[in-house]
Amino acid sequence: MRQESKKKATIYDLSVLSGCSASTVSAVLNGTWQKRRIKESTADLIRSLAEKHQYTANLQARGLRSSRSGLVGLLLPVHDNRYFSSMAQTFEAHVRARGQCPIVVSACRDPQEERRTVETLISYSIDELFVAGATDPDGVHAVCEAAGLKHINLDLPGTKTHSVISDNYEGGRLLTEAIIRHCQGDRPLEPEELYLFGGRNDHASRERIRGFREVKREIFGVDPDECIQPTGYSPAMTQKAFETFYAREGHLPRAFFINSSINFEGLLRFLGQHPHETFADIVVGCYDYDPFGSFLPFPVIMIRQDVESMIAKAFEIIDQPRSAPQLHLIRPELVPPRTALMGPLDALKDID
Amino acid sequence: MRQESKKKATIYDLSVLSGCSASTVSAVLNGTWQKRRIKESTADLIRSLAEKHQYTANLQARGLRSSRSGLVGLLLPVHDNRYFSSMAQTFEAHVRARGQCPIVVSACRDPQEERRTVETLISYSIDELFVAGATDPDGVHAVCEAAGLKHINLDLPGTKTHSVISDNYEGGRLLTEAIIRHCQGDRPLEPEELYLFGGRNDHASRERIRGFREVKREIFGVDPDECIQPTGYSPAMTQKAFETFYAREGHLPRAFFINSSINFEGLLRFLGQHPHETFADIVVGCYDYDPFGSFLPFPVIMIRQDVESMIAKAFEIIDQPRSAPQLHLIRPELVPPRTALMGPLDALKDID
DNA sequence: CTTTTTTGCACAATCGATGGTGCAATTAAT
DNA sequence: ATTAATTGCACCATCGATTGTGCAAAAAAG
Repeated sequence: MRQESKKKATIYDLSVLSGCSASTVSAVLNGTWQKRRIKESTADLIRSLAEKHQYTANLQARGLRSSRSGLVGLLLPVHDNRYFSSMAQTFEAHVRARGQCPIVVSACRDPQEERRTVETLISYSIDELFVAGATDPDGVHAVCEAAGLKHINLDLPGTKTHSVISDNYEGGRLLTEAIIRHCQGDRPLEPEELYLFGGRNDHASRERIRGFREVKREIFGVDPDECIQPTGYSPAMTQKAFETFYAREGHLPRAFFINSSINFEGLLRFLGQHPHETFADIVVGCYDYDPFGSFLPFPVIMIRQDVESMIAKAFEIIDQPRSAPQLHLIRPELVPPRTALMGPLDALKDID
Repeated sequence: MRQESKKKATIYDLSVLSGCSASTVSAVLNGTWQKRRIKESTADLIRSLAEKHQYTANLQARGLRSSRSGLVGLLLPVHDNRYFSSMAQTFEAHVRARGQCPIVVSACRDPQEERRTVETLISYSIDELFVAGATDPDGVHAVCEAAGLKHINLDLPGTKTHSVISDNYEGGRLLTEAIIRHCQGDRPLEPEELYLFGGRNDHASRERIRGFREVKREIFGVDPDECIQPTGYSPAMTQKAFETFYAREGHLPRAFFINSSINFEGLLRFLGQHPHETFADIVVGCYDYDPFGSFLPFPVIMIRQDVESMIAKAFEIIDQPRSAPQLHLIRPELVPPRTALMGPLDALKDID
């Protein structure tokens, strides 16, 4: 029973065992040994010792010395949501493919928490940071900038560095048109029968709302203000908005555009409180895709943001030399009701 | 315009600025200064300089010296699933409350990737590791053990260290009974009309299947083998199982137990390919809770695993001195159809 | 058999923070 | 006015890896 365990082997241990210096061991194990003209046989010896003693480098020490860590961060607003969790999933695959270590953290949509978290990540010398859906991207930027950390915005844009986001305006238009089209079969839709719920005063919401209103105006000629209910990004507030509407009108709007799957959960809470008939013939458009949401008992048209392309684009940009901040729009996809799309999980092999 | 930026301030910088030694600066900034009998006024001076120059400690250096990092890891099989993403969300809140930094990584249910990932985390001297749903918990254990890293299993148990998991047997029973009960109103259910889909040969699946079979045997007296279809944890395989059944029988089973929300997505894919009538009167039980899943157009009874309690229990255990491995079962909750429960996101304040 | 070149590696400084030890200056005790 | 006790802090080794530099020994050139 070999018994050096409990303490990890270091290059110094291997240096003693091999009779070489620590720098030689280091060079062999990190691949720079050819440059240092180390004999193949020495390298072999050291490698076999490393294997035998289960050596793995202390990455904190390496990071301290080289001020790079091999860590790549993704800052999310929340985990518990299919949009962001699929972003995390896709992100991890990309980072792994580059031989780095992904680390995913959420900051609860709290600007202060965002900055604090990023500072912590910086203290670990992460190499790059992807900032997704930040409430205050420019605040995060300032922190990154001060530390010379490469970073990029996702989902919500900032003004100080590149941003890769959904084409929310176009998506908003697509979704609104699809909702209206879907209602054609029945009695023609009136402008005040089409509402929008959810979202806050951020770029994504503003653009989606702009798309929504423009399409309404183009089709109906009018676009009543009271049809816009930006209830933030919480299920509870959204539910309240539905309850209020229902209490006043005795029914739900005939059709509505829901700003995100999180707001959609607010609708579910409402539905859970009311009999089935209350929503027998609503039509819903949701700006986000959730496979289960797509199969609800009323027509649900969804927008799937193209996470794969967004992440791919972001990596492409972050690898390039720094340039003037730009907004990169990725076209989202309209998903008709009752559609189960493949997702990042399908890339995983399932062994038994 | 102050211009020392681009390089982060270190204790040495502050040491020069303050005229004190680096060790004094260090002591002041990490709170051990009283023990070192440093004058209040010196401490104040240093703190103000630190503030002014935006000093933040280099955590790699600190970690290297003290071989602790303040990082707590959560290893997930996948991100993109409400069960695991809510686990991540809850985990983060707990870790933050302890003043540490949560880091969440997924390993794609690949035993080798699991070990590799854990080794990487260990190289960063993480302080504790939560291993959720690992395919090979004991393999992970070996790696942790060798490095003297405290760890605990979640969701799927290992034999070498404590495990906090759902009471899958009890949950399986609960869900099976509920499915059968739900069918009572109509023509009585026959034993061969109740199937189970999904899951692989792991502890959770085995226990759920055991509960399922025992209840069937208790109620029907029989429990046909062909009603058990453990199709792994992929949507694609599960879909295929449904297709096969449907091709053979011309309809879906009248009622079925689906082993996880991931498998449930396989059912969605099937449904997307077939007309509505195909599943007009099925009854589904799913071992996992997804708010959208709960509102599908057929009755969906779900099991919500009590993630909050699991995480809380796990933290409680990991803080205690090491003891003989034990299995801690957390009772899951039965969720009737059309129920929108609150989740970890509700703890977040939504500012606008 | 020298001189030059190449090969193969060791040495030591460094990254930033920590904590044990020791010592001068101040204060208290006698 | 001494001696003893306390205060306040500096010094230095250390964590584990990286990297520029330098120097012997071996090989090649002359």
